Amino acid sequence: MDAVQQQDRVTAWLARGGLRPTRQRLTLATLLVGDGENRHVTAESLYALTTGAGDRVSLATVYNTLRAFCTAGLINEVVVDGARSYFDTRVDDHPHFYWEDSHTLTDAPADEVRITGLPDAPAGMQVARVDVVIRLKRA
Amino acid sequence: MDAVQQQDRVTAWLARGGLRPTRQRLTLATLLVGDGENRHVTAESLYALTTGAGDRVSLATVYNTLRAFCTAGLINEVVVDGARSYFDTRVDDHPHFYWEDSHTLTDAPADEVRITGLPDAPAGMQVARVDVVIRLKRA
DNA sequence: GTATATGCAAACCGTTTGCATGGCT
DNA sequence: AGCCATGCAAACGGTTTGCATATAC
Repeated sequence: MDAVQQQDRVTAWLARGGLRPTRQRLTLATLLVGDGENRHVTAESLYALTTGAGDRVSLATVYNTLRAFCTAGLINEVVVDGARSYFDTRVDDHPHFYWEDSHTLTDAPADEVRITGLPDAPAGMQVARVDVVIRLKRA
Repeated sequence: MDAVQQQDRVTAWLARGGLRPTRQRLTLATLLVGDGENRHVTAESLYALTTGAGDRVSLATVYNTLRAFCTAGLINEVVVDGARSYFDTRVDDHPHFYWEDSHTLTDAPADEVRITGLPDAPAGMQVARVDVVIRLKRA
């Protein structure tokens, strides 16, 4: 992975959301999308990554920045656990596995999943998103 | 609605969960399943119903009792909003409408909804539930 | 009589916010 | 220069818990 190329990607990603490339945002964005892989994080898990990487970002800023990324449409919030918020770097509508024993969120292999016969949105409403969460427990 | 019949239904419902029919539980259970309709509540909304009905139940007991009903398999928790917990008197797997502007949860007309091609559960795991939440916003 | 349920208030925990400082353009 | 981001600590809101009392069996 070319570091310059990575930085370009991350900066472009921030710019797409109209967000200034500050040190903290670059740190967080690099951890999120630096390698182009999809990632699922909580505020705490992302915070742990920053301290592990040696780049200091306050927890409050992690929270605020995740919210800013979300508002900018750069990431998506996924509600699977009342206790904490999960964020997904993939912004399109796709199904998730939620591993209840480890509180982990991953993409489900979506190729074959199809939801048919969705009811029409009630009058005056539109479908904002269809969340599909496959909850997994130990067999 | 015959009051005696209703009380029998509610008592039987509690017994099915192995729960003693205390005054508070009868009050809450009657509000939940007294008329046989499906219902979607939060702790706060159910608490509001009790005070409206004149039967005093403390908020903590509403929380604890909802959790007890849930553990007993009498109701289901549905996670749609990080801020509060919703409970559904229908315990089978079925899709929901979540009305984002009013923070309301309802059953979606499920007759035609079909999810096909669900991936197999990963090794050592089994599918506990498949949550389908159709998020609605004002058109 | 014994185990369990209830109520209150305090603890809890993830998240947000007010405010002063610092950085980007 | 001006606006916006950051960090800290304090506030917040929904939920849970410790403990004393009351109730079901």
